[in-house]
Amino acid sequence: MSTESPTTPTTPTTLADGADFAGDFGLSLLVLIRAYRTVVASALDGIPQGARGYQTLAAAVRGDQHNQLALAAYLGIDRTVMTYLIDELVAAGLVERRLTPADRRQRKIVATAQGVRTLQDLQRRVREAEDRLLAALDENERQAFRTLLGRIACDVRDMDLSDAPCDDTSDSCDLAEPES
Amino acid sequence: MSTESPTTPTTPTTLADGADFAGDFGLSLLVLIRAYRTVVASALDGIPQGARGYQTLAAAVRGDQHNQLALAAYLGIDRTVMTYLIDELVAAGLVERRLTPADRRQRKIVATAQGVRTLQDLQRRVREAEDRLLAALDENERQAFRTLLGRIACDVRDMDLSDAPCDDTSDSCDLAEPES
DNA sequence: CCAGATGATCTGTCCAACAACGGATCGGCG
DNA sequence: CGCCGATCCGTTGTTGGACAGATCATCTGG
Repeated sequence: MSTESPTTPTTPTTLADGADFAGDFGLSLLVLIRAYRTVVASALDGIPQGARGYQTLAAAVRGDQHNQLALAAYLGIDRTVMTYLIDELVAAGLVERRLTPADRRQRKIVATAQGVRTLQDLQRRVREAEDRLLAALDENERQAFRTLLGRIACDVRDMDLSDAPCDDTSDSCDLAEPES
Repeated sequence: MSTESPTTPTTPTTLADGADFAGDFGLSLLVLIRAYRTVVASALDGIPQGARGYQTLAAAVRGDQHNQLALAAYLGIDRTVMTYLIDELVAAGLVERRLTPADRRQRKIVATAQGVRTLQDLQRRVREAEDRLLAALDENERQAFRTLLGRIACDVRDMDLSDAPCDDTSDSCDLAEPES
């Protein structure tokens, strides 16, 4: 309430949600990611699992994840879900399971030629959708936001599991966290 | 693609998942909000629906939403879910349903005295959790990120529905898109 | 060769979100 | 006054996604 800036004639009576609304970090984050899903959904039409399949395809093209388990951990989804996701991507002809000669238990996920082409087209469309989403910012601000977000995400990724325990000063780096 | 800019020395060797990872806006966003949920979950222990209940309580304290329908639209959740959410908040003694004399169909959600006190305590804890989450940024950057995010969310909120159809110049709404 | 560990898959269960229906109320009309 | 469409709230039923456990194939160490 208050802070009703007279410079913003936002139809005072009609818009009930006139609350500053930007004050809640979590809510803003939720609104943003919700709009992001909606916007990219139109760009990712035909891809099996939407953003999931897109990110999986992108990781497959980069080829930096060794097997399905690492891929699932990287994207933060369950390993049982990854099976069906890969199935659909294979059915769409975008990726293929390749047996690794070193360890025949593992399946390395690699992109097909069509998958690489599709990804390039998708990346362009996703980028356009993102820019539409960030239309409220000018070019410099947009770049700054992307950079800050990337830094936060990269940093958060290291401590994602060690959140509750060490409340303040405890140096307990006991978290072995033997990923993969 | 590629464009491996040598100017970004993002700790080349140490990070096993050395994929720049910050390049994917959607994935960074997902990682951030996932970590946000985890971090605030510890701060919001005991609140019925976690962040949902917190935001609802905050809106009730502000009192800017007239009824449950407006509240649900503001928070972006289904109105059928709002019923249970309010039920639990009432059971916890944080809010109460008040019949509006003007329109007896509507229930105005107002916070109790205990709800106001609880919210103040929660806001402090949530703020601390957020700062832990943004630990990778210094004070200025943190404030800048909050401001940018708030502007984006505020802007996105206006156009949330008018996204898919006519992109910009082409009037060809050829996209039939028979989902499933 | 045997025993334990690891990766991928399959099965069963649980929970949250959505749709549809019914009850209650308001406003307008004859 | 009585009727009727519209709006708000609540309940019920269904569905899709996520998670835990079991199973099979394979690697590693003795």
